[in-house]
Amino acid sequence: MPSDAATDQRAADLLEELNEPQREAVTHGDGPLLVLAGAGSGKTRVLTHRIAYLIHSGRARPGEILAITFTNKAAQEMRERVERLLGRSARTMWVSTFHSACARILRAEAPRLGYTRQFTIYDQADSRRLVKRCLEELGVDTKRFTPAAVQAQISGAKNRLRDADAYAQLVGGYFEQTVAEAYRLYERELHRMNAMDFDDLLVNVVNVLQLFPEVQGRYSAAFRHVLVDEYQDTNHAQYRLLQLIAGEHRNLTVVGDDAQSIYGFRHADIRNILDFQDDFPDARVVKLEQNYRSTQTILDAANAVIANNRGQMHKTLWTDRGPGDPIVIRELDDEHAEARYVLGEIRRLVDDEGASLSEIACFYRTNAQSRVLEDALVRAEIPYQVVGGTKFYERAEIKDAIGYLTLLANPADAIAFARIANSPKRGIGQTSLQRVLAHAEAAGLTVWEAAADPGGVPGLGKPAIRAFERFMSTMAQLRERAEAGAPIAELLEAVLHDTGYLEALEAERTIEAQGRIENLEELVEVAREFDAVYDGEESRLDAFLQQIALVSDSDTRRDDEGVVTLMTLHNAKGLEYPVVFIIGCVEGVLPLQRAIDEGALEEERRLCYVGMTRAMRTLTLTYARRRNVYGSTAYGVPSRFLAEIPPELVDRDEGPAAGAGFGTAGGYRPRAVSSWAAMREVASAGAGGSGASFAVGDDVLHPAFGEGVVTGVEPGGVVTVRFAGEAGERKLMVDYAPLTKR
DNA sequence: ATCATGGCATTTTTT
DNA sequence: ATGCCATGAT
Repeated sequence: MPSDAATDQRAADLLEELNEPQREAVTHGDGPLLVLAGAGSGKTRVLTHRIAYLIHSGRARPGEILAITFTNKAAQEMRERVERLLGRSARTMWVSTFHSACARILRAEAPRLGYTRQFTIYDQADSRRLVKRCLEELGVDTKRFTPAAVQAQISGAKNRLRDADAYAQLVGGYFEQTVAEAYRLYERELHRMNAMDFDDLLVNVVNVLQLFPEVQGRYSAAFRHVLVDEYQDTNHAQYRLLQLIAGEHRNLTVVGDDAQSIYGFRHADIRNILDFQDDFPDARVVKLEQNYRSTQTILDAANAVIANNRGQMHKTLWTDRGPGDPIVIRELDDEHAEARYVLGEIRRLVDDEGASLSEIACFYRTNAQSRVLEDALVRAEIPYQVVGGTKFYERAEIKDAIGYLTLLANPADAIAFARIANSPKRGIGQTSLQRVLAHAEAAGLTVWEAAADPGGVPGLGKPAIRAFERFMSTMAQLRERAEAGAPIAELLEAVLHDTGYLEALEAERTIEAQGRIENLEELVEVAREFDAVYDGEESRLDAFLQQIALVSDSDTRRDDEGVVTLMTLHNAKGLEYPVVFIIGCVEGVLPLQRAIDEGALEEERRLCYVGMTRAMRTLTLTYARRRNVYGSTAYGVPSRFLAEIPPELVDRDEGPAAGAGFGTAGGYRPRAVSSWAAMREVASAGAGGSGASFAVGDDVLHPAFGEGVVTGVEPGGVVTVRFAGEAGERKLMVDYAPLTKR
């Protein structure tokens, strides 16, 4: 990047919008950097600006940047924000999740490890099915040793970079011995099927980098600057991966918050962030403690709660926004009263205070808790969305459809084969299927080869042979189309039609089946979109499957549709809402009993902290004295976390809403009205306080999009602008968009 | 091979 | 209470 005047100006603008510690982090030159970013302290802004700074200052070209996040959504958002700062040159940057970066590397390097480039990626369910099959093959009682538990052990071992041999060396009891055997078999099976589970993506990249120094040299030279978001959630394999890529040039920036580490149960290793300074004694450490999201009261409460954890990196969040409203804590009779209370408050906020439903979120510890709430909302006809729960790509019909495509791409994939062989029913039962699978293994054939020649499978009956012949002849035709490079949407439609899958669903004539058909149509749409943008030279099908394996539908979640949002506390991380309710603040639920038993109380506290710090304006915590647990009644003790909030910050007033239920005007508080109005002002000014403030109706000017008018203002500094020209309607971040008022 | 009934467990889950 | 899985009947 040459330093013409315009570029210098942009570089200066870049820093203009930052506070002192943010600027320090952004302008840090080469060498290790640890950014301890408290909740709502603008860490994404720091990351995006730092990337822009590295490029503006000539320290890196866009292609030399590797920026890693944990979710596709975060990656996408970061890419958009960086593109807004840098323009199209940002396109060559790697901004992706650990897993997709690894998948991309392995698409190039997997042959070195004995896989083909068409390797299948198994999700957790696929992997569990394979674990189960391995256990059965070993004659293990899957009631005593559940596939889930064994899978968790194997996954834990992989995340610590222990292969089956290393694991076997460490085993103690009988269970672990069994796991060791299962692990070994599981690995062999995966490899035989040319498949990797999620953990393998990381492990195999580590392997390839360790085994082939020239490969390591290539990637570590290619990524001159590596930046990692949510560093507190990395596991050991990811840690090692970063060492291998960034260990030499040491241009590693990690951003995280130990107080928000909530994925320990998935082997995230909080030590990675706590020990960063031991790994890099010369690391620059920057703390971001100024919060741009919440009121001081909310921050004080959250700070007080998290202060009860030991061994953390001390941070104290503060804001210059003023105290705001007290934290509301309400005790209700049972979970139904709890739901009615939340409902009443939602109505009050919307009817009396002009809040929009999209500004309201309700969090809970476990998915099951959403049910009562949903019932209440449905009855009240308040639109809502539940984030998480059953996912699109986990639905049976979607997995089936993808299973077909997978088998077309990877004829060795026995898991895919087993999934679809008799779906729809075509007379291939458990027994026949097992015979084919066993024969394939014994004869060293792929399942495809074994099934294509059913006459050669010992013990197969006449009707079964006929069934396989018919099935495989259909599949062979489909495969020809796939290999000819047919568009995925077309291929998928052919699959659904030719295999009789759609026909079988249509024959059911149930509402449920209709829903499935609609889901499949949606998948075809996804494929169509993929076809439209795919321009790679590699196999379309391989690329499509790889992409689909690593996305979840929460990535496509829309969050501003005029609906209330319901989700678990885990799903809430990284989000913010003006109004937050956390229900079920009861001992045993939050903190969860099982977590307490496992010694994970501090993680529960962090979870609570994450939930509290999502709230911008109003935070309400509720619990029920009585609740139903699997049919019987349990009596609740208020969560210990409630007691950790300083009483002077709390409104425990038993308002009329506590027992009265539906939308009584009795809960009306004039104080809240004014503070609400004040909040909207702040929100429209943008999270960074850049000074620019926009209101609906303002005429604005954008250097690229031209003239426009503001049609919407959202919290978080997002404005919607309708432009006069080609640009149409766009959402822009006030902080980043070069938008001026006319 | 497929359908129906009973038994058992029942966290969170970015990938 | 509910949903998933295994076992037995057709």
